[in-house]
Amino acid sequence: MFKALGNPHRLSIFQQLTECCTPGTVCSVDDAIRFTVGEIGSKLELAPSTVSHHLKELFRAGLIQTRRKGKNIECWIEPELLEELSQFFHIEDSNKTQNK
Amino acid sequence: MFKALGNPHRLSIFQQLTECCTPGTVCSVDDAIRFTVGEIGSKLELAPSTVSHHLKELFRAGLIQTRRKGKNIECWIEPELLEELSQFFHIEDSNKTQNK
DNA sequence: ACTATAGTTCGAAATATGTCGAACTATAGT
DNA sequence: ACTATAGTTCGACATATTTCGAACTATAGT
Repeated sequence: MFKALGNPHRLSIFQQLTECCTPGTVCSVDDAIRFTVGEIGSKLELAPSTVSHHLKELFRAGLIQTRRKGKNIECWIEPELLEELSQFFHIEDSNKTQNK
Repeated sequence: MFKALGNPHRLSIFQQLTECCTPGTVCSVDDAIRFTVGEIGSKLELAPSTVSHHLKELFRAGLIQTRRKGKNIECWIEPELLEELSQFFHIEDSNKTQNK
């Protein structure tokens, strides 16, 4: 999970995805805003194979979702996940208040 | 930052530290609960030199604080940091609501 | 001053990661 | 069916990370 975000390129991809999505909506549902492997690649100046690899890592970590739409692969983040991640640090915080 | 948490051992150290501190209080202020290099090392079965290295990484990432107390090194997490980390994902979330 | 304990620094070695290009698969349009 | 475009998979290679032990520094107690 954090291992996946540990890589600067992957963190960048993740952040870009958080910025392009309205909550409750999938990033690439309307064709206006969507992220493809190629787009990410040109932004970060990475070979498509490398982007593909990073995307797979992010997916395996449960951080992003992907879907094929024609020739493109769309990717997005579930809003629930952001909530979860946010809570990850909050839980520790409230644990402390309650238990000690 | 996330790179530091990306390593399983460092994440474990970090989580242990979040659990031993009352908010607003430094982990090792009272002698009852404190974390030393040796303690962390025996829990994770790592050589002291390795723990020392990980602690340095966590410190450089701004995730923990350290202080010498006699022969021991105490380490703790600032509650503000947990708040910040939690916000990191929340900010993205509210950005989306507001901007798009 | 000496000793014991706690931690750090410094190589060195094994392992993991990030990256690419080449060859491949999938899809869309002709 | 052919072609072009988008992405994936598979080595291979360079680089980074993790880990340790040995030698060192710091502190506390005698």
